[in-house]
Amino acid sequence: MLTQAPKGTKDVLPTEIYKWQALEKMMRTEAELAGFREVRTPVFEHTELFLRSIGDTTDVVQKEMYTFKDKGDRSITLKPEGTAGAARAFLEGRLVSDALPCKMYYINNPIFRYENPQAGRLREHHQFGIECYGAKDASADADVITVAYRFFKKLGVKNLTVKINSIGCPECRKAYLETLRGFMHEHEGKLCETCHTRLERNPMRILDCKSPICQQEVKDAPAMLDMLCDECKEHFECLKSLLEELEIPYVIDSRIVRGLDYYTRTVFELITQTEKGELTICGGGRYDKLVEELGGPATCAVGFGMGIERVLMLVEQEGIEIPKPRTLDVYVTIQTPEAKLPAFKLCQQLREIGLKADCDHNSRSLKVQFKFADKTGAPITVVIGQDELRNGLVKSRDMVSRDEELFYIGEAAGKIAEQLADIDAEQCGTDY
RNA sequence: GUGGGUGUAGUUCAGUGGUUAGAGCGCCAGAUUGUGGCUCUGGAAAUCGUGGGUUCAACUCCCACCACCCACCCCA
Repeated sequence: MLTQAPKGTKDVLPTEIYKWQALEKMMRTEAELAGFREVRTPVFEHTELFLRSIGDTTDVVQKEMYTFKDKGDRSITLKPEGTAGAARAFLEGRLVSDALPCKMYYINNPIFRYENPQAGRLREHHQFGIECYGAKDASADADVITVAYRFFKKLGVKNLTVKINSIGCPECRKAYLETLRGFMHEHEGKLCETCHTRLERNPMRILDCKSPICQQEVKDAPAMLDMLCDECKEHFECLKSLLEELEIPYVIDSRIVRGLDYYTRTVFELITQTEKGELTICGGGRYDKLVEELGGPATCAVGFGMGIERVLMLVEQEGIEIPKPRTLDVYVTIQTPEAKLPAFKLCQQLREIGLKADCDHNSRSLKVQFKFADKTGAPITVVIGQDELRNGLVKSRDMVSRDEELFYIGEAAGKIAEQLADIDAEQCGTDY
């Protein structure tokens, strides 16, 4: 128990962290190239925020939230998604009165859902997401999609598809829901139990029921896309033509409705094919009514969220190589106790000029120190022994070529830096 | 929340009722008294997931719980 992380959580150990850091760097780059700036919001929020924004009939709210009373008797919930907190911060920080659109991204944002863990589905996971407030044109939707698309392209993901759909605005959806309920009532007898409960509350969810019987029944159901009002239709057409112009491959999938209530008009998912079938790696859409719902002025918005663990899973599956940075540039070994201080000082000097350096801290045999140096991957190992000390020198060994050079201890740091630069230049040379 | 599978050294796995539970890799040490990767030799390391039960005897059979994997649900 003491040595076991709670169910559905995972440590990222130092041996793995470079993958996260590399992905985060790419995500930041893409977001910032499109003018998004980072926002950081608390891990927990007032429960009402999520009831209001996500919708109290959704599965997320009904059974997946980490909700508890704090010592001040406030109902608190750990973020089950990233948008609500960002929207709250947008309002509370008065960004709504600044020049719009306001473009923000969040990264390494912990998200909590109480559900049964599985590959690519944890109780705590981390999201990268972007949010664009106050931009109504379909180009904003396309803009958001391109950030995700470019990220995956650069990462080297193949078989990338964008699925898009429009679920209309509250006005045209109202008429659609009536028509859909009428249709479902005709087929009520054959629908599964879950779908019966969905019928009144949220009939659109029946459309993506996984039961084959329901799928059969629903085949000829009226589609939202056929009943969009003129404005929504125009918006969707505009998004499609923009994606075509940008040569982003998309398919229309009227079954994407997404699980959260706040979506309006555009909903989309980025999908990739894996051995085990389709994997959703990014999901998002437009939520023009969210800010209003939270008590702010009518402000349209569009964004996406992507799970970093899931991206990482994809990286493994596709065999995408993420270069592993070396832990140390230089390791300094110590042969006698008198060498300890000069070695330690040399490390400090090396760090001063920007080299990753460390020295022995266990006074073990030189052989063991070399073994350790080898494991750190340091291209240079420095030896300070009796002979060197006597002459005020240090010996610097290229771990690949095994060439050794002697430097005066006073100028060793600079010389070692030059030696390292030569080694790196040589390795680059052989690569091409 | 529902159903299926799994749980033995740090790790990957052998071991299905009978002495002191094994191996590869990893770790530590030596061969190599100032030098890593290869080789050889030795060593440490397991309350056999946890708790209960059946039995003369349980890692092995039964039950419960916990965790992991898979599927459903839902999603990222």
